[in-house]
Amino acid sequence: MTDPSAAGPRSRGSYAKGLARRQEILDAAIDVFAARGAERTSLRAIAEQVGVTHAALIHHFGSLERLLVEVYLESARRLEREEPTPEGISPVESMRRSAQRNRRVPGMVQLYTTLVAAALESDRPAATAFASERFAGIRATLAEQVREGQAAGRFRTDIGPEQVAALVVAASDGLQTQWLLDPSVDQVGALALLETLLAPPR
Amino acid sequence: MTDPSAAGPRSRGSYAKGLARRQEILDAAIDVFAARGAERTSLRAIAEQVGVTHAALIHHFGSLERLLVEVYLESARRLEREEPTPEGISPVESMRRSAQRNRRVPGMVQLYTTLVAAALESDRPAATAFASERFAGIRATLAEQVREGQAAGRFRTDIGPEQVAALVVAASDGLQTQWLLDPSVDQVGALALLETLLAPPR
DNA sequence: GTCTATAGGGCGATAGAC
DNA sequence: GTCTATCGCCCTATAGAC
Repeated sequence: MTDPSAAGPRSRGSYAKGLARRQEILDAAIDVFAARGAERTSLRAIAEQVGVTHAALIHHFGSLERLLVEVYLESARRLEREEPTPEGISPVESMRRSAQRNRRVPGMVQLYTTLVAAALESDRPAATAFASERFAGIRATLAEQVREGQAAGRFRTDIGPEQVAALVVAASDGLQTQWLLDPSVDQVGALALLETLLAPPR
Repeated sequence: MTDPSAAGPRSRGSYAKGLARRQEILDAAIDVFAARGAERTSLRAIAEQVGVTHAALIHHFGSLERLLVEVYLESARRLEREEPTPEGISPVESMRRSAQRNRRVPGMVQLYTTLVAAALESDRPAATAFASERFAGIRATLAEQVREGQAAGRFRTDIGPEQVAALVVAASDGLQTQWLLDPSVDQVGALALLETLLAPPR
């Protein structure tokens, strides 16, 4: 995070003008992804659409890897702003909603899958940090929701919140992938099934 | 599948000698992956370790993408041969076993994840075919196991076998990824949890 | 049939001019 | 801050030796 182009706007050694330009480029890059999906996402292809050279992108973001992470994060922030996740819904339901939201932005799910795959390589620090933090964060949020749900009697109490959280995230991501490869896979149904299984026995 | 280097040995217009050579190269390539993981997997890097030119790999496999698919498939066949999956185990248990088996070959899980991510891109026909067929095949197998289990009273009967199959595959793949990024994730525990949830209420 | 040598086009990243 | 120029690497394709 000592590198000027590392992470958030805060960490850059510049002033408002540079940040504005950076945001401008990010906005344009997001439009590119939204319009054409996650393919052909080379620095040069993005730069051409944005109207700069690929070297300018490197200047602002440091590497393609970091640019892709920023694109995903900003895109996710926008979706959350436009269509906030309601309070007090179940973990499965909240994952279902965010999955459905992401699916409306064409390249987003591919980009996400690409980043997670890259995160498993040892020489992709930005992708690794992104995926690790995202998974840890979501699991923490979901686990808390599970605890609340258990206290309120909406979930069986004989199961561990952390395990449920990991399971729900895994199921959501994995079903998304299967559905993309074969739309006949009943993603919503399988998630609904999981929801049922987590309910207290009656 | 009309291309000489397309898929299995059968589809090549050659005789024993060519097939043997192809297999020899494949074996060497697998060793390379097993030894150094899935990174640095360019045609040239593999060719160097195997002791041929990268053009020879193209000759035998057609493209890097197809070579990677073949490496994964052959590697999986070997593991299955060395340590066959027992009969009559539950879907969750069979996924847990194969995951644990794959984990002993260092680059294998990364390679798998890479292939699945590539499969979502529209210009990766080999990866797409691989992933589609693998998911469909596993779902079919698991769904059948679920039906048998339901008949034998080992599973709740109020759930759809196909949905359960998709859910178990998703959970297994997704938990593997989370565990790789953070070994404190209780992969086995979460799968055991799923197993419990699928059992008939008592 | 198998392979080497090589060329073509694209990539990410860097150095340095402006 | 952005550019041009360039480096070294990549995949793919082809020509032709053996």
